[in-house]
Amino acid sequence: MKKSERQAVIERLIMEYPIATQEELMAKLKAEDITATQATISRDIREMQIVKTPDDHGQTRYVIFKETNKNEQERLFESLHDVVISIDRVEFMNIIHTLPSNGNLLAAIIDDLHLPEVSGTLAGHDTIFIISPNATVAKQLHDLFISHVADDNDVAD
Amino acid sequence: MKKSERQAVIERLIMEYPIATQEELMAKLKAEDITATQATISRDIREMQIVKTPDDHGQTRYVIFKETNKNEQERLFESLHDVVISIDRVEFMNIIHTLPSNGNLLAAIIDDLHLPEVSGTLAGHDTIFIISPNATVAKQLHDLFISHVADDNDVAD
DNA sequence: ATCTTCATTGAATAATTATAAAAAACAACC
DNA sequence: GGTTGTTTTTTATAATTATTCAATGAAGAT
Repeated sequence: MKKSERQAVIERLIMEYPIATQEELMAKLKAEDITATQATISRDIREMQIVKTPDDHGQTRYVIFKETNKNEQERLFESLHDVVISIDRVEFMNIIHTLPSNGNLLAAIIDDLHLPEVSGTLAGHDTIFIISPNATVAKQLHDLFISHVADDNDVAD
Repeated sequence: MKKSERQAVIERLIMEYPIATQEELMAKLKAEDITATQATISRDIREMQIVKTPDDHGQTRYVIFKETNKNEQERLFESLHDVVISIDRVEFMNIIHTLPSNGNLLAAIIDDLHLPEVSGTLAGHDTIFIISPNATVAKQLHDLFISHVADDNDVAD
């Protein structure tokens, strides 16, 4: 039995059943003919970034932890870096081109920040309009955003 | 000392320091003149949905857990329920009105699902246009969405 | 004021999880 | 074959966390 196999089964099991303890997980593994001690499972759980969390009704269960522990600004800058193709300013507006299907996602992140430089956004599949209070502020925003776009994206300044 | 006060301090502390055990947290609380036993802290942690997770370098620490453990469809239905004010259909389009600042968020969720009924979305602060391939499909989508909107929201059918 | 109920807490302890140290498994080499 | 180094696992135990039960306190009702 390979470690990776076992971990794949663990992932499936914790998604399928509300498993509350390592002993319980051990039993479920046994039912699939995988033998492992609690100690091994403890290490798997740590490696796989699985955490125990109370679900809706007081019960705790293991779930796979995803990184939602970044702050909003980090998320913005990461997204700018990852999905923005170009940013152009026209007067008091910025027009952002994104990779397909990332327009609304990025706009939601921008909205979330409630920046004073942003009066409103309008987003589609791969384009976002950002309206600023005036052209000066729009330029500031443009400069800020541009500085976080990946160099190898096709950026028009 | 109110429970809510203590929990607010706990939240601040776990964000500020990499706290690995409840004893450690107890000590930090003590330093802020808040006395509580490990039992109490255990209960706080459960209530606040704080989890222990390994961070970048093997160390574990407590962090606040956010629900990323819902599937996309659950997220959609929850959002429809929580933020939608009205949904109207005009020919092959649906127009959704949301609570302020939720337009792009909800649109991002809808985009994520890549529904065949959705050719594209266009979202702003509190409004979303959803374009469907034809009026029939748009009506199906409308019916589906409507059924998940909270009854006490001001729904126009 | 006294009683009742419900929430909160601490002390003690049970339950659970993590880890140290040794053993086993495995691979790559001679 | 044997030897060496590395990874994974177990056993035994330490460390950590959750819970039971009793005590305390707060808010409302009579």
